[in-house]
Amino acid sequence: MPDRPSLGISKRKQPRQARSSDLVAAILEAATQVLAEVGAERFTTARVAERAGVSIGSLYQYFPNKAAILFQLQSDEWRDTTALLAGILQDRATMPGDRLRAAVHAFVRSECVEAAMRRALDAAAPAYRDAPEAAEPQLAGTQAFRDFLREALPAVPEADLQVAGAIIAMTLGEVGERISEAARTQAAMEASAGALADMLCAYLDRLRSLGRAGASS
Amino acid sequence: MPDRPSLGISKRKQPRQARSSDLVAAILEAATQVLAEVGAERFTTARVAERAGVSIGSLYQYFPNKAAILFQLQSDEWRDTTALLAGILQDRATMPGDRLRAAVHAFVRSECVEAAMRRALDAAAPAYRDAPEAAEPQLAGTQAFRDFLREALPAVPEADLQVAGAIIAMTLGEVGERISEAARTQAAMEASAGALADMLCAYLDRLRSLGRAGASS
Amino acid sequence: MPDRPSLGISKRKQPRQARSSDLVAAILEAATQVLAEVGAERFTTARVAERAGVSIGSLYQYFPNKAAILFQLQSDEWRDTTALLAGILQDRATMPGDRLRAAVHAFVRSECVEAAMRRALDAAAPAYRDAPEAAEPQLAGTQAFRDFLREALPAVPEADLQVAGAIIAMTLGEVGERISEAARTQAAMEASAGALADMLCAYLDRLRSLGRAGASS
Amino acid sequence: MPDRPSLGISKRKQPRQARSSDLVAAILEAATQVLAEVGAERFTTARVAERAGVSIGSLYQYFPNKAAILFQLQSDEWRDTTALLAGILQDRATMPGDRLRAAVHAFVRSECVEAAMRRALDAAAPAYRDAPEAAEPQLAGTQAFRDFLREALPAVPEADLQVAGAIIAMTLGEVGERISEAARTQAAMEASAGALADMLCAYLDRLRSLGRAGASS
DNA sequence: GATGAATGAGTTTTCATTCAT
DNA sequence: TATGAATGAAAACTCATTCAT
Repeated sequence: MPDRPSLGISKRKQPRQARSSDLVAAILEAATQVLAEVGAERFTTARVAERAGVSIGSLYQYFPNKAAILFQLQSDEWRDTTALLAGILQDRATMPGDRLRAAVHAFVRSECVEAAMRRALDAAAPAYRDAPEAAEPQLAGTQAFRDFLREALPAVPEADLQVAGAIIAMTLGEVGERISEAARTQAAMEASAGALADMLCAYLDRLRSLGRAGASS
Repeated sequence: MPDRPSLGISKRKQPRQARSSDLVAAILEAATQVLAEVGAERFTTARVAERAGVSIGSLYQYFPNKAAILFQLQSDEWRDTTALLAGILQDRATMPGDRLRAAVHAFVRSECVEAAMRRALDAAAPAYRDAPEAAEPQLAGTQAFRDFLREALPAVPEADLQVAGAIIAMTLGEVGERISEAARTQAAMEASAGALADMLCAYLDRLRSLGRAGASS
Repeated sequence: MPDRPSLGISKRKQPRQARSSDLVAAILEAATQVLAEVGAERFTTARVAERAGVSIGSLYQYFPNKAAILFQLQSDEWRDTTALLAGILQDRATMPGDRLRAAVHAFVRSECVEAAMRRALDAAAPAYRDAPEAAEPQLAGTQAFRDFLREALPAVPEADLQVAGAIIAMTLGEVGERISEAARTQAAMEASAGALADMLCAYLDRLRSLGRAGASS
Repeated sequence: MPDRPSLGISKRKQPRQARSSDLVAAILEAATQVLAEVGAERFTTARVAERAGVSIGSLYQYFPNKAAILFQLQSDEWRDTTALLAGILQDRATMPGDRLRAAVHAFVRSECVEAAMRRALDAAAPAYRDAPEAAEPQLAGTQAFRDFLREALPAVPEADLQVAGAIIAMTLGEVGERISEAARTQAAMEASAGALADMLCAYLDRLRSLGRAGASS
């Protein structure tokens, strides 16, 4: 069974020494390139090791299996994206609707930059999706939206915010990605992103007026 | 797959006789089961043939390669889903918002039924995604939404409807799928679906009021 | 063992009716085309049948296996070539050396015309080479040369003629084929053919003078 | 083969360590045996690996595909044969005609030793013939003959030597091989080889007298 | 720790041939 | 006699992972 990652996905060892960190970084960098160049289908540990200038044995010293590499890549992506969005959504100097709109555009643009890699990572998802660790990052993404909603819609009950935050996060994530994949021109992309922002803002306003009305159906 | 689906994906032979149709149906049925049971990663033509009680040779007499089987499965799914949604969205006896809401719930529920298979199909997407035939079905899905919007929002300019229709279709498709995958309880699923419907309806109303106002920015 | 022709190669049935002859002819014609178009490696009975507009079952009614088709093709080729050469070599109005020279050029040119097919047939040779019938045609080819030598070199003992005839036939056949394959320009081909003819003529003259001298060692 | 030797033929990895060289040697040795025993048609990488007592994976670590193994075998053959002939042809202590005669006999005898393998290699030729690397060895073979002619026939213009050298090389190669395949007895073989030598020597003399005459048409 | 050779099960796909209709 | 669906053994090649050095 060459394919089934029999065990977990978490890093095999915490690299403490500078040397090791470099190695891990080199491997991840190489993995990114390999993914972008040959696609998920032909993404192999051997190719990654070679590209990283590292022996295959060393690679397996820092990552327990192929899935772990992909998972790490995906995690890092999520971490960056989450930080990006959280930064925008926390900016109280701006009106909530505008923040949301800005977040949409920022996200779509950032997806666009690495569209090829994203697509490849998605294609590779089955390899790491089933690991328990994979559940976490997305929640982190959701958290930023919950915080945002809690501040923007103080009158709405927490339970509703949970659900709404999740929906908004999902929508931005999934649709934003699809837009960045599908758009052929810069203008088309901006138009789609604008429409997506419109939708999310309309939802935000609706939630606000519902919350204000006091009902929480 | 030694990886390169050499050529096209379209059916190798049009089954005319009852016998052949049965075979094709058996293969597709088996493919569905295999996908659900072992996942996309371990979905192999051999397993499908065995499960279908058919020789591997026969399988290849009707499908030129593995991708073609998956593509057929996906196409059938899309056809059914599109019909389901179009049926709901075209029901002029019901108010547009309610239709949209009904569509959301119907879609999420239908996804739920075959969640495992959907997930597997998505995972298998890279295998057929690049085939030209794969582009069509999704456009067809979008079409139903455009028609719906055109009727529900007669005052909105066509260009805007195009974009909005695409966004709504994407959102329903992607987020609906995610909801059906993620929900752990029936109630959680209904709650998420309700929120998704809220969002789409809010967007619909917003489009309507904007359209009425005459501005289309 | 799909590949090993378990039996012989000879035609399964002698087609008496016009219908059958047409079929056989159609199959051979189709085989020629398939060989030329897809090469020996991808030359399959299915392709031949399809190209001939004949069912695979019918094909197997007239040819016991794939090798038989190839063998037939090769035999026909040899028959034609032999006739061509024999015609030239028997022309007593022309001097022997000139006849030999003419034969060389005629052969090389004829090989050139169907170089692709010849090459494919050679590549396919292993499939039929082991059949006993395959031995015959080449001997027939040799016969023409023996007759020619016997007339041109009446003083040379029969035993020597046998050997010399075989060598000349082989040389013309093998080297002529190689020339037609290798030559990139018409001029290069003619030059090589000329040199080949020179060699054969030199040998003819040598045989003649040796024969005349009476010694045959 | 699923039939398309995807890419090149050159060695995948230069074996540096003794261990690797042994492996490569074992594989080539096994390949020779397999070829001789089961023939080109049933020559498979799996059989070679098994015979070599090596895993199929290891085989593919040193040879990129089946054709590469066959090509290597052929190359080695050519290298040896070329060296053999060059050694004989360069021996200035012997008269040119005698050298040529000796070369013929040496070649035919050496072919005879490995007739089965030669035959199999020829049958396998289509698998590697199209690779660019395959072109070289034969030229090398020709070179020895050109050098020989240049020394033996100093009066003949270079252009003519080129053509004549190629023809002689081809004739020796092709006809010599055919003789070694066809001959049933040692005596028959020697007789044929003698005749072949006669022919080549007659050609050599003819070239010499033509060259001396000063005309080069 | 680092290396990279070795493993071998697993995958897709082809194709000669048969035989029920 | 003709058909063409069905068969399934075989083949080439890949790749995650291990482990002796």
